[in-house]
Amino acid sequence: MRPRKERDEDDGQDRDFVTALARGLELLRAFGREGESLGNRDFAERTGMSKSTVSRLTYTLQKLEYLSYNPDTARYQLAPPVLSLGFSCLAGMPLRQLANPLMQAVAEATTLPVAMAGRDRLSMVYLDRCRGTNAVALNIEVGAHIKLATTAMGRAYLAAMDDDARAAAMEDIRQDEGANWPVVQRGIEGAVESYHARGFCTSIAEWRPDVAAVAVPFKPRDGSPMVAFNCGGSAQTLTRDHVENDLAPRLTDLVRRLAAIAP
Amino acid sequence: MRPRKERDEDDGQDRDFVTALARGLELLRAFGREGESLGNRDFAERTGMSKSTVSRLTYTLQKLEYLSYNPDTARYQLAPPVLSLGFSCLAGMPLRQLANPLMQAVAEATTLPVAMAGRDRLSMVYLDRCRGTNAVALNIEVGAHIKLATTAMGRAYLAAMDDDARAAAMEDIRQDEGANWPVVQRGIEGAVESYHARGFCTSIAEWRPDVAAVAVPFKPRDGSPMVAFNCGGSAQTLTRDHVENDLAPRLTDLVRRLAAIAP
DNA sequence: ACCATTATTCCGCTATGCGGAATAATATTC
DNA sequence: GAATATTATTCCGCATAGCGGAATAATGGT
Repeated sequence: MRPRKERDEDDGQDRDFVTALARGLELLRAFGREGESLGNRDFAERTGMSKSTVSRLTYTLQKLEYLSYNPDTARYQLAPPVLSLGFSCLAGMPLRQLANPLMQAVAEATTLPVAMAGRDRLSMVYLDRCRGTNAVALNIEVGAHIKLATTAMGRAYLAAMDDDARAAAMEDIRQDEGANWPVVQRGIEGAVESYHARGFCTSIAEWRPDVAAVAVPFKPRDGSPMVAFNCGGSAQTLTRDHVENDLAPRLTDLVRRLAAIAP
Repeated sequence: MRPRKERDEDDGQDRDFVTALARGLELLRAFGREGESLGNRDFAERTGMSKSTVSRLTYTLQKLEYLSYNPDTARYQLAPPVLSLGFSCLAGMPLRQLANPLMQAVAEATTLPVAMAGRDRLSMVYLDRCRGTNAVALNIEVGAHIKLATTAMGRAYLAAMDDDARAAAMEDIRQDEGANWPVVQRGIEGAVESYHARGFCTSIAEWRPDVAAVAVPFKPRDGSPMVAFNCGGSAQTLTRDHVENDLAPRLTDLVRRLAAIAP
Protein backbone atom coordinates (compact mmCIF):
# COMPACT_ATOMS: atom_id res chain seq x y z
CA MET A 1 0.00 0.00 0.00
CA ARG A 2 0.88 3.59 -0.22
CA PRO A 3 1.32 6.04 2.63
CA ARG A 4 -0.82 9.12 2.34
CA LYS A 5 1.00 12.16 1.12
CA GLU A 6 1.18 15.12 3.42
CA ARG A 7 -1.55 17.49 2.44
CA ASP A 8 -1.04 21.23 2.27
CA GLU A 9 -3.69 22.53 4.55
CA ASP A 10 -2.14 25.87 5.33
CA ASP A 11 -2.85 27.63 2.11
CA GLY A 12 -5.19 25.87 -0.23
CA GLN A 13 -7.91 23.56 0.99
CA ASP A 14 -7.58 19.91 1.60
CA ARG A 15 -9.23 18.32 -1.38
CA ASP A 16 -9.71 15.01 0.41
CA PHE A 17 -11.34 16.31 3.54
CA VAL A 18 -15.08 15.74 3.57
CA THR A 19 -16.54 18.81 5.18
CA ALA A 20 -20.11 17.64 5.41
CA LEU A 21 -19.06 14.64 7.44
CA ALA A 22 -17.00 16.74 9.79
CA ARG A 23 -19.89 19.10 10.30
CA GLY A 24 -22.34 16.37 11.08
CA LEU A 25 -20.04 14.84 13.65
CA GLU A 26 -19.46 18.24 15.16
CA LEU A 27 -23.18 18.39 15.69
CA LEU A 28 -23.15 15.13 17.60
CA ARG A 29 -20.33 16.43 19.74
CA ALA A 30 -22.27 19.55 20.59
CA PHE A 31 -24.08 17.74 23.36
CA GLY A 32 -22.54 18.37 26.74
CA ARG A 33 -21.96 15.61 29.22
CA GLU A 34 -24.90 16.85 31.19
CA GLY A 35 -27.37 15.39 28.80
CA GLU A 36 -29.20 18.45 27.62
CA SER A 37 -31.53 18.31 24.67
CA LEU A 38 -30.66 20.71 21.88
CA GLY A 39 -32.72 22.57 19.29
CA ASN A 40 -31.49 23.65 15.89
CA ARG A 41 -30.92 27.07 17.31
CA ASP A 42 -28.55 25.70 19.95
CA PHE A 43 -26.61 23.75 17.38
CA ALA A 44 -26.20 26.81 15.20
CA GLU A 45 -24.92 28.84 18.12
CA ARG A 46 -22.55 26.22 19.45
CA THR A 47 -21.04 25.27 16.14
CA GLY A 48 -21.26 28.52 14.21
CA MET A 49 -22.96 26.85 11.26
CA SER A 50 -25.81 28.50 9.40
CA LYS A 51 -29.38 27.67 10.35
CA SER A 52 -30.07 25.99 7.05
CA THR A 53 -27.02 23.80 7.32
CA VAL A 54 -27.94 22.75 10.81
CA SER A 55 -31.47 22.02 9.76
CA ARG A 56 -30.29 19.74 6.98
CA LEU A 57 -27.78 17.96 9.14
CA THR A 58 -30.15 17.32 12.01
CA TYR A 59 -32.67 16.10 9.51
CA THR A 60 -30.11 13.67 8.15
CA LEU A 61 -28.96 12.48 11.54
CA GLN A 62 -32.50 11.96 12.65
CA LYS A 63 -33.30 9.95 9.58
CA LEU A 64 -30.28 7.77 10.31
CA GLU A 65 -31.55 7.42 13.88
CA TYR A 66 -28.49 8.90 15.51
CA LEU A 67 -30.66 11.68 16.84
CA SER A 68 -34.09 11.29 18.32
CA TYR A 69 -36.46 14.18 17.91
CA ASN A 70 -38.97 15.28 20.44
CA PRO A 71 -41.76 17.07 18.58
CA ASP A 72 -43.17 18.62 21.75
CA THR A 73 -40.04 20.48 22.71
CA ALA A 74 -38.49 20.56 19.22
CA ARG A 75 -35.27 19.31 20.73
CA TYR A 76 -32.92 16.57 19.69
CA GLN A 77 -31.20 13.99 21.80
CA LEU A 78 -28.55 11.36 21.06
CA ALA A 79 -30.11 7.99 20.30
CA PRO A 80 -29.11 4.37 20.99
CA PRO A 81 -27.16 3.76 17.76
CA VAL A 82 -24.59 6.25 19.03
CA LEU A 83 -24.14 4.10 22.08
CA SER A 84 -23.64 1.06 19.88
CA LEU A 85 -20.72 2.73 18.16
CA GLY A 86 -19.13 3.39 21.52
CA PHE A 87 -19.49 -0.22 22.42
CA SER A 88 -17.85 -1.37 19.20
CA CYS A 89 -15.02 0.95 20.06
CA LEU A 90 -14.47 -0.83 23.37
CA ALA A 91 -14.74 -4.22 21.71
CA GLY A 92 -11.98 -3.16 19.34
CA MET A 93 -9.44 -2.60 22.07
CA PRO A 94 -7.62 -5.81 22.81
CA LEU A 95 -5.58 -3.85 25.32
CA ARG A 96 -8.56 -3.78 27.61
CA GLN A 97 -8.72 -7.52 28.00
CA LEU A 98 -5.00 -7.76 28.50
CA ALA A 99 -4.75 -4.96 31.00
CA ASN A 100 -7.84 -5.72 33.05
CA PRO A 101 -6.46 -8.51 35.21
CA LEU A 102 -3.36 -6.47 35.96
CA MET A 103 -5.49 -3.50 36.90
CA GLN A 104 -7.66 -5.69 39.06
CA ALA A 105 -4.64 -6.93 40.93
CA VAL A 106 -3.47 -3.41 41.71
CA ALA A 107 -6.96 -2.37 42.75
CA GLU A 108 -7.14 -5.24 45.18
CA ALA A 109 -3.66 -4.73 46.58
CA THR A 110 -4.23 -1.03 47.17
CA THR A 111 -8.00 -1.12 47.80
CA LEU A 112 -8.15 1.87 45.45
CA PRO A 113 -9.78 2.26 42.04
CA VAL A 114 -7.55 1.78 39.00
CA ALA A 115 -8.49 3.00 35.55
CA MET A 116 -7.31 3.07 31.95
CA ALA A 117 -8.04 6.07 29.71
CA GLY A 118 -7.38 7.47 26.25
CA ARG A 119 -7.45 11.00 24.96
CA ASP A 120 -10.32 12.95 23.46
CA ARG A 121 -9.32 16.54 22.72
CA LEU A 122 -8.85 18.24 26.08
CA SER A 123 -10.11 15.31 28.10
CA MET A 124 -9.11 11.83 29.05
CA VAL A 125 -11.87 9.27 28.49
CA TYR A 126 -12.17 6.26 30.76
CA LEU A 127 -11.82 3.05 28.77
CA ASP A 128 -11.92 0.64 31.67
CA ARG A 129 -11.81 0.72 35.40
CA CYS A 130 -11.60 -1.57 38.37
CA ARG A 131 -13.01 -0.63 41.68
CA GLY A 132 -10.97 -0.93 44.82
CA THR A 133 -12.74 -2.86 47.54
CA ASN A 134 -12.37 0.05 49.86
CA ALA A 135 -13.43 3.36 48.63
CA VAL A 136 -16.65 5.08 47.91
CA ALA A 137 -14.05 7.36 46.35
CA LEU A 138 -14.14 8.73 42.87
CA ASN A 139 -16.43 6.37 41.10
CA ILE A 140 -16.01 7.27 37.46
CA GLU A 141 -17.76 5.27 34.78
CA VAL A 142 -16.39 4.01 31.50
CA GLY A 143 -16.88 6.74 28.90
CA ALA A 144 -16.62 9.56 31.41
CA HIS A 145 -14.23 12.48 30.97
CA ILE A 146 -11.64 13.98 33.22
CA LYS A 147 -9.45 16.97 32.41
CA LEU A 148 -6.36 16.44 30.31
CA ALA A 149 -4.60 19.47 31.70
CA THR A 150 -4.62 18.93 35.44
CA THR A 151 -5.26 15.29 36.28
CA ALA A 152 -2.51 12.74 36.84
CA MET A 153 -3.99 10.74 33.96
CA GLY A 154 -3.84 13.65 31.56
CA ARG A 155 -0.39 14.72 32.59
CA ALA A 156 0.96 11.22 32.14
CA TYR A 157 -0.50 11.19 28.66
CA LEU A 158 0.94 14.60 27.82
CA ALA A 159 4.32 13.63 29.22
CA ALA A 160 4.58 10.66 26.88
CA MET A 161 3.58 12.51 23.69
CA ASP A 162 6.11 13.58 21.06
CA ASP A 163 7.38 17.04 21.69
CA ASP A 164 5.53 18.62 18.80
CA ALA A 165 2.24 16.89 19.53
CA ARG A 166 2.53 18.00 23.13
CA ALA A 167 3.31 21.54 22.06
CA ALA A 168 0.14 21.57 19.97
CA ALA A 169 -1.92 20.15 22.81
CA MET A 170 -0.51 22.68 25.24
CA GLU A 171 -1.41 25.49 22.93
CA ASP A 172 -5.01 24.25 22.93
CA ILE A 173 -4.95 24.00 26.69
CA ARG A 174 -3.63 27.53 26.98
CA GLN A 175 -6.56 28.79 24.95
CA ASP A 176 -8.91 26.90 27.16
CA GLU A 177 -7.50 27.78 30.55
CA GLY A 178 -7.19 31.53 30.21
CA ALA A 179 -5.88 33.05 33.43
CA ASN A 180 -5.09 29.70 35.04
CA TRP A 181 -2.64 28.87 32.34
CA PRO A 182 0.57 29.73 34.21
CA VAL A 183 -0.28 27.36 37.04
CA VAL A 184 -1.48 24.65 34.69
CA GLN A 185 1.62 25.02 32.55
CA ARG A 186 3.92 24.61 35.52
CA GLY A 187 2.01 21.48 36.47
CA ILE A 188 2.47 19.97 33.03
CA GLU A 189 6.12 20.86 32.79
CA GLY A 190 6.67 19.34 36.20
CA ALA A 191 4.87 16.23 35.01
CA VAL A 192 7.12 15.89 31.99
CA GLU A 193 10.17 16.05 34.22
CA SER A 194 8.66 13.65 36.72
CA TYR A 195 7.89 11.20 33.96
CA HIS A 196 11.38 11.30 32.54
CA ALA A 197 13.02 11.06 35.93
CA ARG A 198 10.78 8.50 37.60
CA GLY A 199 8.34 7.13 35.03
CA PHE A 200 5.13 8.49 36.54
CA CYS A 201 3.14 11.67 37.10
CA THR A 202 1.14 12.74 40.11
CA SER A 203 -1.63 15.20 40.78
CA ILE A 204 -2.16 15.77 44.46
CA ALA A 205 -4.93 18.19 45.35
CA GLU A 206 -4.37 19.93 42.04
CA TRP A 207 -7.28 18.75 39.94
CA ARG A 208 -9.63 18.76 42.89
CA PRO A 209 -8.49 19.69 46.37
CA ASP A 210 -9.59 16.36 47.82
CA VAL A 211 -8.12 14.02 45.22
CA ALA A 212 -4.63 12.54 45.07
CA ALA A 213 -3.63 10.33 42.18
CA VAL A 214 -0.72 8.93 40.21
CA ALA A 215 -0.65 7.85 36.58
CA VAL A 216 1.62 6.13 34.07
CA PRO A 217 1.35 6.21 30.26
CA PHE A 218 1.55 3.23 27.95
CA LYS A 219 2.47 3.31 24.27
CA PRO A 220 1.43 0.16 22.42
CA ARG A 221 4.22 -0.87 20.08
CA ASP A 222 1.76 -1.63 17.30
CA GLY A 223 0.85 2.00 16.80
CA SER A 224 -2.60 1.87 18.34
CA PRO A 225 -3.44 4.94 20.39
CA MET A 226 -1.62 5.64 23.60
CA VAL A 227 -3.38 5.14 26.93
CA ALA A 228 -2.65 5.88 30.57
CA PHE A 229 -3.39 4.16 33.86
CA ASN A 230 -4.18 5.87 37.10
CA CYS A 231 -4.78 5.01 40.72
CA GLY A 232 -5.82 7.33 43.48
CA GLY A 233 -8.23 8.41 46.13
CA SER A 234 -8.91 10.91 48.86
CA ALA A 235 -6.14 13.44 49.45
CA GLN A 236 -6.92 13.23 53.16
CA THR A 237 -5.92 9.62 53.50
CA LEU A 238 -3.16 9.44 50.90
CA THR A 239 0.18 11.04 51.72
CA ARG A 240 2.54 12.09 48.98
CA ASP A 241 4.94 9.52 50.28
CA HIS A 242 2.37 6.77 49.94
CA VAL A 243 1.42 7.86 46.44
CA GLU A 244 4.99 8.08 45.18
CA ASN A 245 6.49 5.09 46.95
CA ASP A 246 3.66 2.59 47.05
CA LEU A 247 1.10 3.37 44.35
CA ALA A 248 3.47 4.65 41.68
CA PRO A 249 5.70 1.55 41.64
CA ARG A 250 2.66 -0.66 41.33
CA LEU A 251 1.51 1.23 38.25
CA THR A 252 4.94 1.29 36.62
CA ASP A 253 5.08 -2.42 37.28
CA LEU A 254 1.63 -2.87 35.73
CA VAL A 255 2.80 -1.14 32.58
CA ARG A 256 6.00 -3.14 32.46
CA ARG A 257 4.07 -6.39 32.64
CA LEU A 258 1.61 -5.16 30.08
CA ALA A 259 4.43 -4.29 27.68
CA ALA A 260 5.57 -7.89 27.96
CA ILE A 261 2.23 -9.32 26.82
CA ALA A 262 0.81 -6.57 24.58
CA PRO A 263 1.61 -6.02 20.90
CA MET B 1 -41.59 26.44 14.88
CA ARG B 2 -42.50 24.58 11.80
CA PRO B 3 -42.93 20.86 11.37
CA ARG B 4 -40.82 19.41 8.59
CA LYS B 5 -42.75 18.73 5.43
CA GLU B 6 -42.92 15.17 4.26
CA ARG B 7 -40.25 14.68 1.68
CA ASP B 8 -40.83 12.73 -1.50
CA GLU B 9 -38.11 10.15 -1.35
CA ASP B 10 -39.69 7.64 -3.64
CA ASP B 11 -39.02 9.32 -6.93
CA GLY B 12 -36.68 12.26 -6.84
CA GLN B 13 -33.94 12.64 -4.32
CA ASP B 14 -34.26 14.15 -0.94
CA ARG B 15 -32.70 17.54 -1.35
CA ASP B 16 -32.13 17.91 2.40
CA PHE B 17 -30.42 14.61 3.02
CA VAL B 18 -26.67 14.98 3.41
CA THR B 19 -25.21 11.95 1.71
CA ALA B 20 -21.60 12.48 2.70
CA LEU B 21 -22.55 12.44 6.36
CA ALA B 22 -24.57 9.29 5.99
CA ARG B 23 -21.71 7.59 4.22
CA GLY B 24 -19.18 8.53 6.84
CA LEU B 25 -21.38 7.20 9.61
CA GLU B 26 -21.98 4.03 7.65
CA LEU B 27 -18.25 3.57 7.70
CA LEU B 28 -18.15 3.80 11.47
CA ARG B 29 -20.93 1.26 11.67
CA ALA B 30 -19.02 -1.16 9.50
CA PHE B 31 -17.09 -2.41 12.49
CA GLY B 32 -18.55 -5.57 13.90
CA ARG B 33 -18.97 -6.08 17.62
CA GLU B 34 -16.01 -8.39 17.58
CA GLY B 35 -13.58 -5.56 17.38
CA GLU B 36 -11.84 -6.25 14.11
CA SER B 37 -9.61 -3.68 12.51
CA LEU B 38 -10.60 -2.72 8.99
CA GLY B 39 -8.65 -1.58 5.95
CA ASN B 40 -10.02 0.60 3.17
CA ARG B 41 -10.59 -2.49 1.17
CA ASP B 42 -12.85 -3.96 3.84
CA PHE B 43 -14.85 -0.78 4.08
CA ALA B 44 -15.36 -0.68 0.35
CA GLU B 45 -16.60 -4.26 0.34
CA ARG B 46 -18.88 -3.94 3.33
CA THR B 47 -20.48 -0.68 2.33
CA GLY B 48 -20.37 -0.89 -1.45
CA MET B 49 -18.75 2.52 -1.77
CA SER B 50 -15.98 3.19 -4.28
CA LYS B 51 -12.36 2.93 -3.18
CA SER B 52 -11.74 6.62 -3.63
CA THR B 53 -14.75 7.57 -1.59
CA VAL B 54 -13.71 5.26 1.20
CA SER B 55 -10.20 6.61 1.12
CA ARG B 56 -11.42 10.17 1.49
CA LEU B 57 -13.85 9.33 4.24
CA THR B 58 -11.38 7.34 6.31
CA TYR B 59 -8.91 10.15 5.85
CA THR B 60 -11.46 12.59 7.18
CA LEU B 61 -12.50 10.42 10.10
CA GLN B 62 -8.92 9.84 11.03
CA LYS B 63 -8.19 13.53 10.97
CA LEU B 64 -11.15 14.09 13.27
CA GLU B 65 -9.77 11.35 15.52
CA TYR B 66 -12.78 9.10 15.30
CA LEU B 67 -10.62 6.49 13.67
CA SER B 68 -7.12 5.56 14.70
CA TYR B 69 -4.85 4.33 12.00
CA ASN B 70 -2.24 1.66 12.41
CA PRO B 71 0.43 2.26 9.79
CA ASP B 72 1.93 -1.19 10.23
CA THR B 73 -1.19 -3.12 9.33
CA ALA B 74 -2.86 -0.31 7.36
CA ARG B 75 -6.02 -0.91 9.35
CA TYR B 76 -8.36 1.44 11.12
CA GLN B 77 -9.96 1.11 14.50
CA LEU B 78 -12.59 3.13 16.35
CA ALA B 79 -10.99 5.68 18.65
CA PRO B 80 -11.90 7.11 22.08
CA PRO B 81 -13.95 10.08 20.85
CA VAL B 82 -16.51 7.61 19.57
CA LEU B 83 -16.83 6.27 23.08
CA SER B 84 -17.34 9.79 24.38
CA LEU B 85 -20.34 10.20 22.14
CA GLY B 86 -21.83 7.02 23.51
CA PHE B 87 -21.39 8.29 26.99
CA SER B 88 -23.10 11.60 26.20
CA CYS B 89 -25.93 9.52 24.87
CA LEU B 90 -26.36 7.77 28.20
CA ALA B 91 -26.07 11.05 30.06
CA GLY B 92 -28.92 12.37 27.98
CA MET B 93 -31.37 9.75 29.13
CA PRO B 94 -33.10 10.93 32.28
CA LEU B 95 -35.09 7.71 32.13
CA ARG B 96 -32.03 5.82 33.24
CA GLN B 97 -31.78 7.58 36.56
CA LEU B 98 -35.49 7.25 37.17
CA ALA B 99 -35.71 3.61 36.27
CA ASN B 100 -32.54 2.37 37.89
CA PRO B 101 -33.80 2.12 41.47
CA LEU B 102 -36.92 0.32 40.31
CA MET B 103 -34.81 -2.09 38.29
CA GLN B 104 -32.53 -2.64 41.24
CA ALA B 105 -35.47 -3.54 43.43
CA VAL B 106 -36.70 -6.17 40.98
CA ALA B 107 -33.19 -7.55 40.56
CA GLU B 108 -32.87 -7.98 44.29
CA ALA B 109 -36.32 -9.46 44.77
CA THR B 110 -35.80 -12.01 42.01
CA THR B 111 -32.02 -12.43 42.31
CA LEU B 112 -32.00 -12.15 38.51
CA PRO B 113 -30.50 -9.49 36.24
CA VAL B 114 -32.81 -6.74 35.02
CA ALA B 115 -32.01 -4.55 32.04
CA MET B 116 -33.30 -1.63 30.01
CA ALA B 117 -32.71 -1.43 26.26
CA GLY B 118 -33.51 0.67 23.19
CA ARG B 119 -33.56 -0.23 19.54
CA ASP B 120 -30.78 -0.04 16.98
CA ARG B 121 -31.89 -1.45 13.62
CA LEU B 122 -32.29 -5.19 14.11
CA SER B 123 -30.91 -5.21 17.63
CA MET B 124 -31.79 -4.06 21.07
CA VAL B 125 -28.99 -2.14 22.78
CA TYR B 126 -28.55 -2.35 26.53
CA LEU B 127 -28.91 1.08 28.09
CA ASP B 128 -28.66 0.03 31.72
CA ARG B 129 -28.65 -3.12 33.72
CA CYS B 130 -28.72 -4.29 37.30
CA ARG B 131 -27.23 -7.56 38.31
CA GLY B 132 -29.15 -10.01 40.38
CA THR B 133 -27.25 -11.18 43.44
CA ASN B 134 -27.61 -14.73 42.32
CA ALA B 135 -26.68 -15.55 38.84
CA VAL B 136 -23.56 -15.90 36.86
CA ALA B 137 -26.23 -15.90 34.20
CA LEU B 138 -26.32 -13.74 31.13
CA ASN B 139 -24.01 -10.94 32.05
CA ILE B 140 -24.54 -8.42 29.30
CA GLU B 141 -22.83 -5.05 29.37
CA VAL B 142 -24.27 -1.65 28.66
CA GLY B 143 -23.92 -1.00 24.93
CA ALA B 144 -24.15 -4.65 23.99
CA HIS B 145 -26.64 -5.95 21.42
CA ILE B 146 -29.19 -8.70 21.52
CA LYS B 147 -31.47 -9.71 18.67
CA LEU B 148 -34.61 -7.72 18.04
CA ALA B 149 -36.39 -10.59 16.36
CA THR B 150 -36.24 -13.38 18.89
CA THR B 151 -35.49 -12.05 22.37
CA ALA B 152 -38.15 -11.13 24.89
CA MET B 153 -36.73 -7.61 24.89
CA GLY B 154 -37.02 -7.23 21.16
CA ARG B 155 -40.46 -8.73 20.97
CA ALA B 156 -41.74 -6.44 23.67
CA TYR B 157 -40.40 -3.51 21.70
CA LEU B 158 -41.94 -4.73 18.47
CA ALA B 159 -45.24 -5.41 20.16
CA ALA B 160 -45.51 -1.81 21.33
CA MET B 161 -44.66 -0.17 18.00
CA ASP B 162 -47.28 1.40 15.73
CA ASP B 163 -48.63 -1.07 13.25
CA ASP B 164 -46.90 0.47 10.27
CA ALA B 165 -43.54 0.85 11.99
CA ARG B 166 -43.75 -2.76 13.09
CA ALA B 167 -44.63 -3.84 9.58
CA ALA B 168 -41.53 -2.08 8.27
CA ALA B 169 -39.35 -3.63 10.95
CA MET B 170 -40.76 -7.08 10.26
CA GLU B 171 -39.97 -6.69 6.59
CA ASP B 172 -36.36 -5.96 7.50
CA ILE B 173 -36.30 -8.95 9.81
CA ARG B 174 -37.69 -11.18 7.10
CA GLN B 175 -34.86 -10.15 4.79
CA ASP B 176 -32.39 -10.89 7.52
CA GLU B 177 -33.72 -14.23 8.71
CA GLY B 178 -34.12 -16.03 5.44
CA ALA B 179 -35.36 -19.56 6.00
CA ASN B 180 -36.02 -19.05 9.72
CA TRP B 181 -38.55 -16.38 9.00
CA PRO B 182 -41.72 -18.46 9.44
CA VAL B 183 -40.72 -19.47 12.96
CA VAL B 184 -39.53 -16.00 13.85
CA GLN B 185 -42.70 -14.47 12.46
CA ARG B 186 -44.90 -16.72 14.55
CA GLY B 187 -42.88 -15.75 17.60
CA ILE B 188 -43.41 -12.06 16.95
CA GLU B 189 -47.10 -12.42 16.22
CA GLY B 190 -47.52 -14.40 19.41
CA ALA B 191 -45.67 -11.66 21.26
CA VAL B 192 -47.99 -8.99 19.94
CA GLU B 193 -50.99 -10.98 21.17
CA SER B 194 -49.35 -11.68 24.47
CA TYR B 195 -48.62 -8.03 24.96
CA HIS B 196 -52.15 -6.95 24.22
CA ALA B 197 -53.67 -9.65 26.36
CA ARG B 198 -51.34 -9.60 29.34
CA GLY B 199 -48.94 -6.65 28.94
CA PHE B 200 -45.72 -8.62 28.54
CA CYS B 201 -43.78 -10.83 26.14
CA THR B 202 -41.71 -13.90 26.84
CA SER B 203 -38.99 -15.80 25.07
CA ILE B 204 -38.35 -19.17 26.62
CA ALA B 205 -35.61 -21.22 25.01
CA GLU B 206 -36.32 -19.45 21.74
CA TRP B 207 -33.44 -17.00 21.45
CA ARG B 208 -31.00 -19.42 22.99
CA PRO B 209 -32.05 -22.83 24.21
CA ASP B 210 -30.83 -22.16 27.75
CA VAL B 211 -32.33 -18.73 28.29
CA ALA B 212 -35.78 -17.82 29.57
CA ALA B 213 -36.83 -14.20 29.83
CA VAL B 214 -39.75 -11.84 29.99
CA ALA B 215 -39.92 -8.22 28.88
CA VAL B 216 -42.22 -5.21 28.99
CA PRO B 217 -42.07 -2.09 26.79
CA PHE B 218 -42.27 1.47 27.98
CA LYS B 219 -43.32 4.47 25.90
CA PRO B 220 -42.28 7.77 27.45
CA ARG B 221 -45.10 10.25 27.12
CA ASP B 222 -42.72 13.02 26.08
CA GLY B 223 -41.91 11.46 22.76
CA SER B 224 -38.41 10.28 23.61
CA PRO B 225 -37.58 6.88 22.18
CA MET B 226 -39.31 3.79 23.45
CA VAL B 227 -37.44 1.33 25.65
CA ALA B 228 -38.06 -2.11 27.09
CA PHE B 229 -37.19 -3.87 30.32
CA ASN B 230 -36.33 -7.49 30.70
CA CYS B 231 -35.59 -10.01 33.38
CA GLY B 232 -34.52 -13.59 32.98
CA GLY B 233 -32.04 -16.35 33.46
CA SER B 234 -31.36 -20.00 32.89
CA ALA B 235 -34.14 -21.94 31.22
CA GLN B 236 -33.25 -24.90 33.41
CA THR B 237 -34.16 -23.18 36.65
CA LEU B 238 -37.00 -20.97 35.44
CA THR B 239 -40.34 -22.57 34.68
CA ARG B 240 -42.82 -20.89 32.38
CA ASP B 241 -45.12 -20.57 35.33
CA HIS B 242 -42.50 -18.73 37.33
CA VAL B 243 -41.67 -16.42 34.43
CA GLU B 244 -45.28 -15.55 33.68
CA ASN B 245 -46.67 -15.37 37.19
CA ASP B 246 -43.77 -14.03 39.21
CA LEU B 247 -41.32 -12.20 36.97
CA ALA B 248 -43.80 -10.72 34.52
CA PRO B 249 -45.96 -9.00 37.15
CA ARG B 250 -42.87 -7.47 38.70
CA LEU B 251 -41.88 -5.95 35.39
CA THR B 252 -45.34 -4.66 34.54
CA ASP B 253 -45.39 -3.16 38.00
CA LEU B 254 -41.98 -1.58 37.39
CA VAL B 255 -43.28 0.06 34.24
CA ARG B 256 -46.45 1.23 35.96
CA ARG B 257 -44.43 2.92 38.68
CA LEU B 258 -42.08 4.40 36.13
CA ALA B 259 -44.98 5.87 34.19
CA ALA B 260 -46.03 7.62 37.38
CA ILE B 261 -42.72 9.41 37.80
CA ALA B 262 -41.42 9.77 34.24
CA PRO B 263 -42.33 12.51 31.77
C1' DA C 1 -54.26 40.44 17.72
C1' DC C 2 -49.48 41.28 17.55
C1' DC C 3 -44.78 40.44 18.07
C1' DA C 4 -40.89 37.51 19.25
C1' DT C 5 -38.85 33.11 18.58
C1' DT C 6 -37.62 29.15 16.31
C1' DA C 7 -37.64 26.17 12.09
C1' DT C 8 -38.08 25.04 7.51
C1' DT C 9 -38.27 25.83 2.71
C1' DC C 10 -36.80 27.81 -1.57
C1' DC C 11 -33.35 28.46 -4.90
C1' DG C 12 -29.15 30.08 -7.42
C1' DC C 13 -24.38 29.32 -7.35
C1' DT C 14 -20.18 27.23 -6.67
C1' DA C 15 -17.23 24.51 -4.25
C1' DT C 16 -17.54 19.84 -3.09
C1' DG C 17 -17.21 15.44 -3.31
C1' DC C 18 -17.68 11.53 -6.57
C1' DG C 19 -15.60 7.66 -9.26
C1' DG C 20 -12.71 5.76 -12.95
C1' DA C 21 -8.11 5.24 -14.26
C1' DA C 22 -3.35 5.84 -13.41
C1' DT C 23 0.22 5.45 -10.01
C1' DA C 24 2.90 3.77 -5.78
C1' DA C 25 4.20 1.13 -2.37
C1' DT C 26 4.24 -3.30 -0.21
C1' DA C 27 3.57 -8.30 0.24
C1' DT C 28 3.93 -12.77 -2.10
C1' DT C 29 5.50 -16.06 -5.17
C1' DC C 30 8.61 -18.58 -7.83
C1' DG D 1 15.79 -11.08 -6.84
C1' DA D 2 12.65 -10.32 -10.54
C1' DA D 3 7.81 -10.72 -11.38
C1' DT D 4 3.18 -10.64 -9.89
C1' DA D 5 -0.64 -9.80 -6.89
C1' DT D 6 -2.68 -6.74 -3.39
C1' DT D 7 -3.94 -2.79 -1.38
C1' DA D 8 -4.00 2.41 -1.21
C1' DT D 9 -3.67 6.84 -2.84
C1' DT D 10 -3.66 10.40 -6.16
C1' DC D 11 -5.26 12.83 -10.15
C1' DC D 12 -8.77 15.19 -12.40
C1' DG D 13 -13.07 16.29 -15.09
C1' DC D 14 -17.75 16.62 -14.20
C1' DA D 15 -22.15 16.69 -12.16
C1' DT D 16 -24.44 17.78 -8.26
C1' DA D 17 -24.62 18.04 -3.52
C1' DG D 18 -24.80 20.98 -0.22
C1' DC D 19 -24.26 25.79 1.21
C1' DG D 20 -26.40 30.14 2.93
C1' DG D 21 -29.35 34.22 2.54
C1' DA D 22 -33.97 35.50 2.37
C1' DA D 23 -38.71 34.35 2.47
C1' DT D 24 -42.21 31.65 4.77
C1' DA D 25 -44.63 29.03 8.59
C1' DA D 26 -45.82 27.68 12.80
C1' DT D 27 -45.91 28.48 17.77
C1' DG D 28 -46.12 30.78 22.18
C1' DG D 29 -46.31 34.55 25.07
C1' DT D 30 -48.34 39.05 26.41
